[in-house]
Amino acid sequence: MKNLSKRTAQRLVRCYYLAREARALGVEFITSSKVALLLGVDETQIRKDMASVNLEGVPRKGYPVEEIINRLEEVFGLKKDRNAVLVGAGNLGRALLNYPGFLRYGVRIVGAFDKDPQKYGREVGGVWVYPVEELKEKAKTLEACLGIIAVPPREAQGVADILVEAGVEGIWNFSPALIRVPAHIALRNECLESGLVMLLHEMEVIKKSLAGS
Amino acid sequence: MKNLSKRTAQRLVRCYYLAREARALGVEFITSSKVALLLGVDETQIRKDMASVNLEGVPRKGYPVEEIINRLEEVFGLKKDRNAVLVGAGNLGRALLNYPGFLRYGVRIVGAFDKDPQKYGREVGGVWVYPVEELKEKAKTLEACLGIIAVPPREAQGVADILVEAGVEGIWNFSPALIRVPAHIALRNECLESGLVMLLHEMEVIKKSLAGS
DNA sequence: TAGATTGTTAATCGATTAACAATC
DNA sequence: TAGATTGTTAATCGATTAACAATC
Repeated sequence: MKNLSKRTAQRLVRCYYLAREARALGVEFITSSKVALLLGVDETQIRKDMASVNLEGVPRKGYPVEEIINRLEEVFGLKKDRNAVLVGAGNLGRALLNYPGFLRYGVRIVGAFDKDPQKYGREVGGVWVYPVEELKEKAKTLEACLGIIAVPPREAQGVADILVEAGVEGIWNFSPALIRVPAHIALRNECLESGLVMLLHEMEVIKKSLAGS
Repeated sequence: MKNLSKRTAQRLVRCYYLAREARALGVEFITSSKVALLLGVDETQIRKDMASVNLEGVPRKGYPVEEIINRLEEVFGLKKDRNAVLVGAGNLGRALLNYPGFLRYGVRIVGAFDKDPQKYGREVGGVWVYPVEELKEKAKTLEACLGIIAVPPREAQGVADILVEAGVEGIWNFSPALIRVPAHIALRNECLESGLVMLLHEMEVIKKSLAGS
């Protein structure tokens, strides 16, 4: 299997979601045209995406839901259990600690960290909050392979550096800071602010096009 | 100005962030090569992006930070004040209500909604939580042009429909559900789960490439 | 002036879409 | 069999990169 492009991976993540929904409803096959409609893309695209992970469909029926789920769990590495640590127990950090949805993907937050004495030394969402000074050491002993950053932007790079030293394989960055990590570390920037700006921009574009027509 | 592609808009959002950082440090010009390095793209790309919003640089100096900020605030529509309503006062919803970062972009959450009597009828993060039955009416009287969805996936489409009826211009969907809206409504899916899956996938890819080499 | 950086045209690359044969 | 859907090759489209002239 060749490496998936980012766009293909993103569509397949959505296919995975749709397949799980279909399974919950007892549906056994799903057609590329239906998926394409829901994703707002061409149906040929979906067939190519399926082929790119060696998923085969059945003419006149579609793609088997159960196989989609299994194959994509394998491709995306969802069958493994992984430990994560979260740095920054502010509002966003606490929300993430209370969010049960990540367990479904095998990700368990096993420790949280904050520099504020008011925040560490207690439990949030069933997870103990440690002082941030202990991050490097604890991340190792907790066998964390994933680090979640929910600190203010100024502190994000420093936290990322420590996480890398502690040996995580991936970093999920919720701060707006553009952090840099070595090439062998997976990085995803989930900055909410930039999502908001993209949305506001689209609103402007639509407003202009409506005014123009 | 032609409409920006999604990719270009995304890079420009980051340019905006960098420009604000530069201004905070008292820096007056920023070069395309520096921006390109931080964003991990080719520097020609950045010059094209700048040109696409009519920003002009100065040879041997770079692009003027103040002008970048001003122009991009105009392009992205950040100079307007907008009201938003949030539906779903669970963990994620409450975190968003407590998040001060959106005000910087002129977005103020003026009301929240939940179907759970335990959650409505009180204030969270300075915002009153109403019963969800009042969503359509209240969204109108509060003059909300933006709706934020933080409800479980099954309820997301219904909430989106009500928001559209109430006249919002944009929807920011934090549920994993793939919702559908009319073409004149801006929609952004900020699904955290799919972000996590993309990251796990990248971790798998890197692990394989390291094992292979 | 020399040199660094912008700005733009042309070339390349990759992703999407169109067309149509293969299959159940 | 007829018809719906998959699967794949070729064509198109758009985004990225290379090359180099223009500018301060």
